[in-house]
Amino acid sequence: MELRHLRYFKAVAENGGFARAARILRVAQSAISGQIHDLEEELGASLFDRAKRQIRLTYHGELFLKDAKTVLASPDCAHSAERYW
Amino acid sequence: MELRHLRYFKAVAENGGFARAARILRVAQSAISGQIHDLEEELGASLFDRAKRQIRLTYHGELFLKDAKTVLASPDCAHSAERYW
DNA sequence: TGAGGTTACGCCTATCGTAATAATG
DNA sequence: CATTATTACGATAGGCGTAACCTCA
Repeated sequence: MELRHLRYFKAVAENGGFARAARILRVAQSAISGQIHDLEEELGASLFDRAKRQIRLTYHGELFLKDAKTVLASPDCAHSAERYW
Repeated sequence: MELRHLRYFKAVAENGGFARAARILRVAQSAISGQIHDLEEELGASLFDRAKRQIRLTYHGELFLKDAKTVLASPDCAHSAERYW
């Protein structure tokens, strides 16, 4: 698992879809799809409910989103003006 | 920046050298050296003092180590038995 | 001279974009 | 028919190991 997985996952979760996340991150939909797939495989759990047209976070997805946000926001960079990432 | 950079950096810092970190992580020294180099370049600051034979954390290195540890320890995984990474 | 860090180089995997496909409203 | 997610596929980039080099006890 790498930070890229968390960034992509967070973008999808917060924007309600792969397509919108892809536009915002300026990558292809397929890149998002692949990374989310790998992430779900590594975690051994589905993160999104793909039944309907609009995806929804699963229970595991909700929990993992909290952790992802925590990680991505971790360093408050008291010693550095700009964010690390 | 990816989690790999943080893992390598933490290993070097906590084991007092690139060689020992490489042995523990089971990668080549050159892999460690390259990733630390990239990390320092991205941060725009040296993380280690290489003047003497044994390396030492710089001021920025000390600060960044705290952040790295925070990130790597972030998810307490209340909902999952095993660690994410 | 042996151990540690850096650099050069080639391999190999993984990520990416394009494009085609299926499904949904 | 427009939008969205998945999949196949080829190209590219990046991480890794090997090996050579330099430095220091």
